[in-house]
Amino acid sequence: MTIESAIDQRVSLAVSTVIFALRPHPDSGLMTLWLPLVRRIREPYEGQWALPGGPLESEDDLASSASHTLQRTTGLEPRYLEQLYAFGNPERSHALADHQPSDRVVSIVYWALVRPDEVARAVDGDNVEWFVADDLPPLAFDHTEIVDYALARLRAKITYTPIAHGFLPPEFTLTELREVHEAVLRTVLDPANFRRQALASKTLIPTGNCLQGTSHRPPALFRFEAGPPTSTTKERR
Amino acid sequence: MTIESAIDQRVSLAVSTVIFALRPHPDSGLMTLWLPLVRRIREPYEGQWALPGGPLESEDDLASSASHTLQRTTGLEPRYLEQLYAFGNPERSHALADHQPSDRVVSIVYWALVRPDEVARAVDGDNVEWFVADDLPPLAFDHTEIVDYALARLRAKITYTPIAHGFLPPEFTLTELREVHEAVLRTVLDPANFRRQALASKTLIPTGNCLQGTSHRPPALFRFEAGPPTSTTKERR
DNA sequence: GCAAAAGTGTTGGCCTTACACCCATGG
DNA sequence: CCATGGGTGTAAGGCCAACACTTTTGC
Repeated sequence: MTIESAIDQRVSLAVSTVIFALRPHPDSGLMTLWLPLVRRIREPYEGQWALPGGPLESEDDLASSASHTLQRTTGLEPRYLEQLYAFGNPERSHALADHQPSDRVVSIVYWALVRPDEVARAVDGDNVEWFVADDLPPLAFDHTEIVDYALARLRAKITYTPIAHGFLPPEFTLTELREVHEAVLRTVLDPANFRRQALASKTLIPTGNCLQGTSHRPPALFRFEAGPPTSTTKERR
Repeated sequence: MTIESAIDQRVSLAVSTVIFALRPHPDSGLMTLWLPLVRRIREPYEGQWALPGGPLESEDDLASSASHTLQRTTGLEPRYLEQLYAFGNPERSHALADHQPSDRVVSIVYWALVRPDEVARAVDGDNVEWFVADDLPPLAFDHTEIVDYALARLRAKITYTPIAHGFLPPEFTLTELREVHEAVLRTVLDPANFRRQALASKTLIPTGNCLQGTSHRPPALFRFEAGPPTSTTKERR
């Protein structure tokens, strides 16, 4: 009994995705993380909100499956997509309800970043609604735990990798970049020091253009370094 | 088509584990990372070496399944165990051989640390052999890629989390701790600075005891902080 | 010219690195 | 009393946070 000869009929495999976007908070007006949830139309947890996802189609790559979920839910392509974790606790399907334990689900969860302007243009799927990520209703299954973990990963990772571009258009100012960081981390950052640190990271290239139409000095626009083939992969967690 | 209602008969689920231990390198005698592999006794890749693993048993937690693999392969309990990644590329089963593409396998891979002295005492399973982690034969499936990723994760993580204890007995000297880091990272570290940095991390508690029987000043022994319930979890990747 | 945000300079503190030096023990 | 590694001290350099200051635009 060795390796990959695995066939276990009782375990099914799903792929879910935590999709993040930035929008103003309804109360404070400050930029905040939002995510879309889907209302369940079946037991268990019927009527509750849950992460978008679905069964893994057999020809699909795991990441492609997550992309398709994103497409179905928000009509968008991910600007950034990374595997979060595989959740397989046998109890996770029937935490509250007591129904036959035969339907065990292992979920491979991805997290994704999308741009708010794209979200605004796109059409939400059926039973889809957006929520403030730090103020969610009770979720189905263990999805609260999953979202918390995704939030932690996003907040950790933005401090040491250039993923903020997932929230930004191709060209952006350093102030816009800083505002993304501030929104995600819920902090205020020193503009001067942030600028230096961002430029020192060597991931920004000046486009030469400036943003016009401000009531003050026009800020320079930057792009993210294309670099080696844009690895939306698993490296360097 | 929403959430967890997933049942895809063609996809099967396996759990594999990359098991690390430290032993002297056969040539240089320096401490080096080793890992056990299992020789495949079936097609595809019959006769080749592969990561130990097996199908997910339906009552089992994912991490428990990885533990069982470890038990079967080396007869040991893991000192450290963490999920690495879920590999689900549809091509990964039949990279070389061309056989029916119906048997698709998604592998959830864990990595584990075990102590060399325990390894020495334990009995290896059938068809199990230990190899120098940085000098492996060609492996079955995509297991070479998996091991490379596990190595990268171990080397990254040992620099910012106290996982070195996975290679050490309950009580150890700072020199032993440093030697673990040196072996994993393949570097030489300044003893004085390493000591300060280790003590500054607040994860070490002096036992008051000293190691006797050296031909010089007896070094102090330390334990790792038990701290909040020893989370061998997914936090802080 | 004035407000406002872009962008630069400067300082002080902290952490790391390199390396000198003292300490405790077995032979 | 000497060799060996354990353990401490210290000075130089790099990085980062705080904040003063200059620049460039619209009105």
